[in-house]
Amino acid sequence: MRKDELLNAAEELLAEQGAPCLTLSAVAERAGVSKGGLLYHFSTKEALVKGMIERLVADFDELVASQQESSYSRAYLAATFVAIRSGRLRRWAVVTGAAGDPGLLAPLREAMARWHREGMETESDPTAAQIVRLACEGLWDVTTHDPGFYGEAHYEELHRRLLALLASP
Amino acid sequence: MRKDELLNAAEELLAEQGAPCLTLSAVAERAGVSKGGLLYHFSTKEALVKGMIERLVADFDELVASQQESSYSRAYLAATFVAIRSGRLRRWAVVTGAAGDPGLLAPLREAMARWHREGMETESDPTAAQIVRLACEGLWDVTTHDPGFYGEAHYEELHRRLLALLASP
DNA sequence: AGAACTGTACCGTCCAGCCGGTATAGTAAC
DNA sequence: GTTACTATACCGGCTGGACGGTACAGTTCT
Repeated sequence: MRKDELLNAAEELLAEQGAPCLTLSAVAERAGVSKGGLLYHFSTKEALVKGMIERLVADFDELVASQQESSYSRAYLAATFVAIRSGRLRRWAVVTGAAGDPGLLAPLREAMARWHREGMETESDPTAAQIVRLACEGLWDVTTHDPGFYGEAHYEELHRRLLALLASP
Repeated sequence: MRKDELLNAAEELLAEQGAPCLTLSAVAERAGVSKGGLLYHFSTKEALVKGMIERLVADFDELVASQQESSYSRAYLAATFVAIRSGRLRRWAVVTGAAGDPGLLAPLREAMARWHREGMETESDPTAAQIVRLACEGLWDVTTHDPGFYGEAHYEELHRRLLALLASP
């Protein structure tokens, strides 16, 4: 859909140039659309950012759901590594775009709470599961600030050890 | 010093209202200073943000160094919990202020790399140490988005388990 | 015929940075 | 001891430019 292309353009702009450069004209130009065309789909800038946030959450939820793992923690872990290794580090970028507007950030906050609570009651070692999910979050942070910090071998080793944390008593 | 008060005002503004509200006049007003007075100390907005970033990094380094622990990982862990429980969650706020300017973010990136590498060669289980530090980062993330997510008991349990991760072979 | 645009022109607002001016304090000459 | 000078700290108004949003007439696709 055309809306997705517009959201992609906005995301790319955020990731490459940062929040101050996320202007309606810049997004339109990047998507190969006139400003009027952009405003046809997203009638305000707020709507555009809201669209980005919602898609971000929905996409990650979908990615977690598509992992064939025996627990939510395992699926979340696997999804994190898939997303991070894909190189599409939209998370941070998108969030900076919404910074300052608590209303826009709310859906993300809710998603965050969900990601760190879901399936916790069936976990045999909830604290270990929490640590694993926190480490996932930390991985986002580090990778976004410095995409080359971890090598492929590092990722594999980390994934292995985090999985082991979930398995052991 | 007066510069510190100005940086405090800027940080508070970022934390409470978000990056778009970080204007020179707003910072000046909050600090009880005219715009001209603010610009006397920080001649551009960029200098102001740079000042915030540098102080952020320096403060945390100092906090880590002041912890009396037997390894950098332990000190980093302890410092993280102290900082987070203090409620002064400047980290995220400050970073959003610098979003968009890679030059301003560079010092933070370097600090991040340092925080995740320092003392790693003397660690008996480097991967465990890495996981602990990643979990610290994740804790920042979660706590900033939702300050009330973890209770005091949670923090203690998490700290205990993360310490245990560093101890066991 | 209608949906999905394009292109242009325009308005009000906001903000960074600049600049001329002011107050205070130190200091040094005479 | 008062005059002259200098540096520091700060005031507040101004401006030029950019941005979000509106309006609307025309065009292409289906």
